[in-house]
Order: sequence, then structure tokens, then C-alpha cells
Amino acid sequence: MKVTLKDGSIIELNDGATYADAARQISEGLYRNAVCAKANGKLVDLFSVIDGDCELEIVTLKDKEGLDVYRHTCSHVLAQAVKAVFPTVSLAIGPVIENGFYYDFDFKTPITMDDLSKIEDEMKKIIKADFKVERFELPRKEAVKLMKNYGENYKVELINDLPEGSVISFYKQGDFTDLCRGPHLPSTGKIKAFKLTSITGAYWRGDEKNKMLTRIYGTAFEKKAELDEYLAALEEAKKRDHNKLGRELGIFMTVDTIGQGLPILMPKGAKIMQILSRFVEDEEERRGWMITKTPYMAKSDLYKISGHWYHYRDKMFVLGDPEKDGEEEVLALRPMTCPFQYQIFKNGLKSYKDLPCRYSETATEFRNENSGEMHGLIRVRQFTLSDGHIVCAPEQIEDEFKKCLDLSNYFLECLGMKDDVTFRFSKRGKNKEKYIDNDEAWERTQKKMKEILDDIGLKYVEADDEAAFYGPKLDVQAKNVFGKEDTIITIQLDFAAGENFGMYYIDQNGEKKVPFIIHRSSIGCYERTLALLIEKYAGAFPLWIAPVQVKVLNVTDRSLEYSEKLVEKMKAAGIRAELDDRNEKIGKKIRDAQLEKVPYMLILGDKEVEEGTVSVRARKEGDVGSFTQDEFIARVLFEDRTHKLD
RNA sequence: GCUACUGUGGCUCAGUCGGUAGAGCAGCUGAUUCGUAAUCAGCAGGUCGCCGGUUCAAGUCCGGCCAGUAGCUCCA
Repeated sequence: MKVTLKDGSIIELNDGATYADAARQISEGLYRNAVCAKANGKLVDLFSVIDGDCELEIVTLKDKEGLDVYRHTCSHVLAQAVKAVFPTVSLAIGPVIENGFYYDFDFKTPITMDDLSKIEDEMKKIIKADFKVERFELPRKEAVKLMKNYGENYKVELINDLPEGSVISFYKQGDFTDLCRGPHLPSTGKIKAFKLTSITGAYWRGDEKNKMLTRIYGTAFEKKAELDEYLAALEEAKKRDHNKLGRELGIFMTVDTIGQGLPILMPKGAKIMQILSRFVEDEEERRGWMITKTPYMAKSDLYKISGHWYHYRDKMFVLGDPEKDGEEEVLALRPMTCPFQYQIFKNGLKSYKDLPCRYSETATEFRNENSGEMHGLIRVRQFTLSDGHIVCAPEQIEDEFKKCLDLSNYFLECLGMKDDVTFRFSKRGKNKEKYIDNDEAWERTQKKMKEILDDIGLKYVEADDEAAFYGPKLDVQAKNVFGKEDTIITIQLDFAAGENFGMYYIDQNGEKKVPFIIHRSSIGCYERTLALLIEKYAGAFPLWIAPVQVKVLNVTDRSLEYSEKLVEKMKAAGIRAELDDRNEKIGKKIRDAQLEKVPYMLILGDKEVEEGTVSVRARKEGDVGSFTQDEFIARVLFEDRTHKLD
């Protein structure tokens, strides 16, 4: 048969030849490094027999797919080892993930981190034994029977749920057999470097109504050195963790007696928040947004109109007895500002000439998250969102949506985060109970958003079951230092609010029309954005965001007065300057300012007093120089006002 | 909310087999006036997250709660 390679060349093979044979024929080196093969675009095992002419690519560990197969086999080795050490365990699933793999188990008794090393030892034995990996297929009935014999009830459930006509394949290595689509490495001995990293819980099939299983995470690399490098990088990432660094730098803190998800922003954190919110409010005003200040709470009546009372109540802080709703006043802290800002639109008759109405607020909001979901500044129960709503005519949706995106992109650029985000088009999912019931409106609005996104030429991924209950969203996603993704900014189309709230405007023909609503955040939730900034810059914020921009360090008391005057002068010019006048050696003062990650240090001694200059040390190594006072002030002000990034 | 782990001065950590706590840094006081990442000395500081139980005796063992971490579920 004829096998066409990627470069267009063709090789001839005899019937019964395997993909491994093909690899060997291409080159001995390729054969040695092969992990699996890709025939007509489909991944296959090296040891499979080629079943006819095909286009072939040999996959090695240099390919992402090859590494995935390698890790997937490692997850099977993990399962085999766990089965050997804990024979009563039941197996669930064991897929590959971004930086490794996991396997879910149902242990009869809980395991500990100590067990992990026992399992690792067993895995090493399996790798050393170099078991040959084999594949076989079974009809559904026999597949179920086989798994029942092994006592693998989760596997039985998986097989039963496979669609009609699916190929049901198994992989066997030594005495261990697992249901799997494959492909796999030809033998277990190919695995060179792996590590089990953590044990956590995870619901069977990701449903909280199901039993919680034990998930063991691990990772594997081609070489030990790569594994070590990866683990070292994880350690490095931990040092940037906002939850640790933010506390160390005096940006925020938490207190048991205040409660979970309720961080205190300390002077430095509050300062950054103020800098950002002033910047956002000013820029929004420039772009035609009207600032609002709406109440932090409202009667349940308001949330009933918006639908939040029915779709969101378990996440709301309710004041009063919901059982007596209707008899007594029941209030709830706002989880969002939408229904409040709508009232402003409804105040007074609106003409088409008034549209679009853009309302924005630096809005404190409250959402009662489940206890295990809180995390540092990323996920909290009280937060401040740059929350805005556009009330517009349907024909203005496209233009307004693009302006929202443009504004967010501008902010991301100023923060230096533009290249750190991805876009997600979040659509309705299958579980229709979670969403407003109106198929036609969903279809129409999702189509509209897709058209807009495609028209802009935005790169995005589509995600089902991620929409708001009232409409589709464009989510701006960012990853934290551990690779966990969160939404930082969102722009949402809402087809329901206009009608639900009885909003209307008078069009050109004098007729009442229902407006369309766009919900959006411009810079996101300040707490979360701040968390990501801390991690991005490891606490060394760009000058325009830095809570302290310049730290003045006097060498001795002889330069104290000169230092004090300079600090006053800088403050008057709008620079955030501080004086360290402690009776400490200059080296100590520099060290402390350096650890505080202040952008500029001014070292002022006899020489500077005499010359009327400043000796500048930047937190970045080697950036030292001497300037006149005015030169330095001008330089800082320029950097500050142009939002220059480091 | 679920699973697992963690909780000792402001911070980082030690504390053996249950016998009522230690270090460094930070703080305070004094000395030192010093030129680009830690001056020296002295002092003070802890109901061992909280509540309860077992025990002659609990930081240590058990239970409950609170808070933190990883992940799941949920989400800006």
C-alpha cells in the first residue's frame, strides 16, 4: 500500500505492516522517537496495522499530541499502580489536561499524601517492567461483561452511555485492562519522568449530585530535567501568588472575625483601587458614559422584575425573612447594578434622540458564594465592579458593543495585560432551566453576537452553557499564576430586560419601542483585576499604578531637611512620594524600599544637598543616575501621565 | 456546598512518647550619623484559630465551629 508523508513523498509498505514499520522505513531516529501516528488526520497506535493507503504523520514527543499520548499512558500506569496497591479501588476516568493528567478513583478508605509515594514506587515498577501495551475491541455486551467482571461499575456506566455504533476499545498492559479510546505508547517503559502532584476531590461526571471521588493529579515529561524545570517554575509561580504577595506587600488582609471572602484593602491596596477607578471613570466620561450612584440594596420586588430573585436568589444576601415576603419588607443587597440603572432610564420619557444611554458606576456588589469558592482577591463576597449598562435602539447594538470592547481593550493595554487575555463567546447550554425561556430570542441574540465578533475579526472560543440567564456574553478571560482561568471582563447582550422592566422610547414615527440592553464591565472587578496585576508584575507595579512612586532616603540627618522639602515639592506636583527618615544605614533603607518594590529611590546625602540634585536608583537593577530635582520630577510625571509600562 | 490538607508572638518557622512554649526577622529602648539590598546591644511580645470532650495533665489525642490552601461544583 501507499503511504503519503507530510512532505508529499510516498513510501510503499507490505500488507500487514504497522505504523511503527512505516516510521522505521522513514528513519531509524524517527522510529526511536515515535509515540504514535496520525493517519488521515486520526491518531492511531504505532502497533496498529495500517489498513490501506493513507496520509501519514509520525507523532513524537516534540508534538503536543505526542506529549498528550505519553501523559495519557502515564495516567494508565497510575491506575494500574493504584489497583495494585489498593485492590478494592474502582476506576473512573483518567484524561490528559493542560500540564499533565489525572485519574479519578473511588477508594474504599481515604488516601493520604504518604500513599502517593507508595503509588509512585509501584508506577516505577510498572515502567521498569516495560509492559507491552495492547489494544482490543469488544461489542457492547461483552465490554460490559468484562468490566463487570473487574468490578468496574463506573466503566460499565461509561460504556452504556456511549452512543449507538461506537467502537468500544480497551488497552491492556500487563494484567491491567482499561476502557480507552487511545492511542497509547507501545509500552510502559517509554515513560521516563513523571510525578504525582496532588490529591483532591472531584464529583463523578462533574455533577455535584454525584458521589465525590478522589482525583490524583500528576504530570510527565520526556526528560527528568524538563520535569524539574516545570516543578521549579511552579515554585516560582507561587512567589507571585497575589494571595501571598498581596498580603506581604500590605495590599490587603483578611480577618477571621470579619469573614470569608471579605478582604480589607489596606492603604496601598485602596490607593491602587482609587488610581484605577479614577482613571476608569475619567476615561468613560470622555467616551460618553454617565456616572451613576445607586443604592446597595433594594426590595425583593426589584429582583423579581429582573428575574434575579428566581435565578439567583441563593447567591444573594437577603435581609428580612423571605418566608414573609409580601407581608413584611424583604430587602436584598445587590448582586449587580442593572435593575438600578434601568430606573434612571425609566425616569422621564425618552426619545430615540436620547439613545444610546450609557450608565456606568464604580459599583460595590454582594454575592454569597459558596465557602469553598472564595480565593484571595480573585473570588470574594463583596466586590467593586466597573458596572455599566447601555440602553439603546436595536440598530445601535453593533456599534455600542464594539465601543465597549474597544474601551476594555484600551484599559487592558494600559495595564499591560492585552496579550494575557483570551476571548470567550459564552452561549446558552442544554440545561434550559438556567436560562430565560425564549428560544427565538436566544437564537437571534447569539447569532447577532457572533456576527459582531466575526465582523471585528476577534479571535475567540465558543463555550456552551456559560451565558448569563438573560443572554449571551463575550467574556475576557485571564489566567492566574497557577494557570487557573477566570473572567475579568464581560460584555453581555440582554434581550429580556427592556420588556421586563417596561422600558420604552419614542421612535421617529412617534411610536413606543422597547430598547435593547447591553451589560458590560470595562476594567472588570477591581479586586480581581488587582489580583492579576499583582501576579503579572510580582508586586512591582508600573509607575502609574504604584501606590508609592518615589521613596526618598536620606543618608544622614544632615540631608534630612533637604529630603523633607523635596518630598513636599513632589507631593505638590502630584507624585506619590514618601520619606524614609529612620535612623538606619542607607543600605538598610535601600533594601527595604527594594523589597517594597518602589519604582524609584532617591538617595540624598551631602553631595546632593550641595549640588541640589537627586541620586536616583530604580528598582530595576543597574538603572541609576544623577538628575536635578526638576529633571527627575518631569521624568516621573511623564511616565505617570502616559501610563508607561515597565 | 463537597473531598483532602493546614492553623504556634506582626511575619517565617521549631516544639520528641501528652508533662502548661522557643528561634530569626519585624517592634520598642539605647548607642551609632553611616553613600546604593540587612550596624550593634538590651528589652518586650504567645489563653498555641475558637468552643467543648478524654486525661492527674492537652500546642500535642477526639468532636464541633471559624479561617486558610488545592481541586470539584458554581462564578465577575
